[in-house]
Amino acid sequence: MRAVASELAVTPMAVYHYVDDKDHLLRLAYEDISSAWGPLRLTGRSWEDALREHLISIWEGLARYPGLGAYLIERPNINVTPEGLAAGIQFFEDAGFPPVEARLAWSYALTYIHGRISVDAHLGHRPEAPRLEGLRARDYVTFGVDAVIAGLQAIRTQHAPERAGAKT
Amino acid sequence: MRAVASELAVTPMAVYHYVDDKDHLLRLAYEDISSAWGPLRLTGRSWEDALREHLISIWEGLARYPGLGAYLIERPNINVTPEGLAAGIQFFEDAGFPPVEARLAWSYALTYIHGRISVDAHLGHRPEAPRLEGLRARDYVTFGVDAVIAGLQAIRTQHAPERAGAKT
DNA sequence: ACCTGAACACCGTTCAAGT
DNA sequence: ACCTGAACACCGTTCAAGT
Repeated sequence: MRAVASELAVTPMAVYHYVDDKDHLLRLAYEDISSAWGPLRLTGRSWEDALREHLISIWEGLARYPGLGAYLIERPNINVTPEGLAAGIQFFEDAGFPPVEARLAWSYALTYIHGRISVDAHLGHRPEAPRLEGLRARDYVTFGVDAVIAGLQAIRTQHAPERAGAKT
Repeated sequence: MRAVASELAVTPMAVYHYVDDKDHLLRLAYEDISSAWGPLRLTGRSWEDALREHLISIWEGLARYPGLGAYLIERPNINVTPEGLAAGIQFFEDAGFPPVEARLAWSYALTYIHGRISVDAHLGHRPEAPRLEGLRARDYVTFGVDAVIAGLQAIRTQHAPERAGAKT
């Protein structure tokens, strides 16, 4: 709050005229960037492609606000609105997951990407800044999102005996 | 610090006689519980079983110190010692991953489990406390760890053409 | 060695007041 | 409507001092 105020060359209390408290301010910041990606939806593309794009969008959006990702993981309620949660579960049900697995799958995907964002935020890395062995932050996310998708594919296959509708 | 002191019915400054600062105290707490799980090693068992046990151990250990997991994700340097990092990479190389993928795989597994711990910490959940639809915190981790492993299996298979040594 | 007391620099935030 | 000033309750921490 005080940092924001001094950035605006204003008294700390001036900020409170526009915003209820720190939480409110961060919620606004999140709402601003989260409008960049829509709700997760299965439109035409494979669920794998839709999920990949969605997760990468979240990561790219939050990577632009260093520290916000770290803050969000402390407030799981901000980014997981009831509608967002329902949309994610619906997405995985549409993709062929049973209801319980759909919820677990959505939680899994979000948990991973938020963990990644939080780690990146605290390591202070820009997406393309090189790290150990020349690996960039983006390489870690790309690998991670691929692994998330591959893992969910495997789990989905266990529950959906065959792509075509097998009776049992 | 002040909370610790009052818990011990002592002045805040008394704590500083035993500990350099807050960071030091938390590092000690982490060292205490991390001794419960050894370094990740491939001894006899399949890498899948070894990894599963390791990740679950981390989760169970940190779940007993609510808030510590949330704090650790802010300090990626505490829990990822050079030795721990090297051991993890070695583990995945032993499991048949190429060097770069081994590093990415290890980072991936740790990122997921820390994300999970952090979310659990902030939701204030005990491992067996029931959540939405009767799912317990443990169900989320079990699903997640299975998904992590399944994802890594798929990636490993891409790089290791067949279990038996194919020349190409 | 072990602990206290006063104080400092930093937060987020309330309350009353100014224009 | 927009902003300031003084103040409060809370941190982690330093410094000097007590036994």
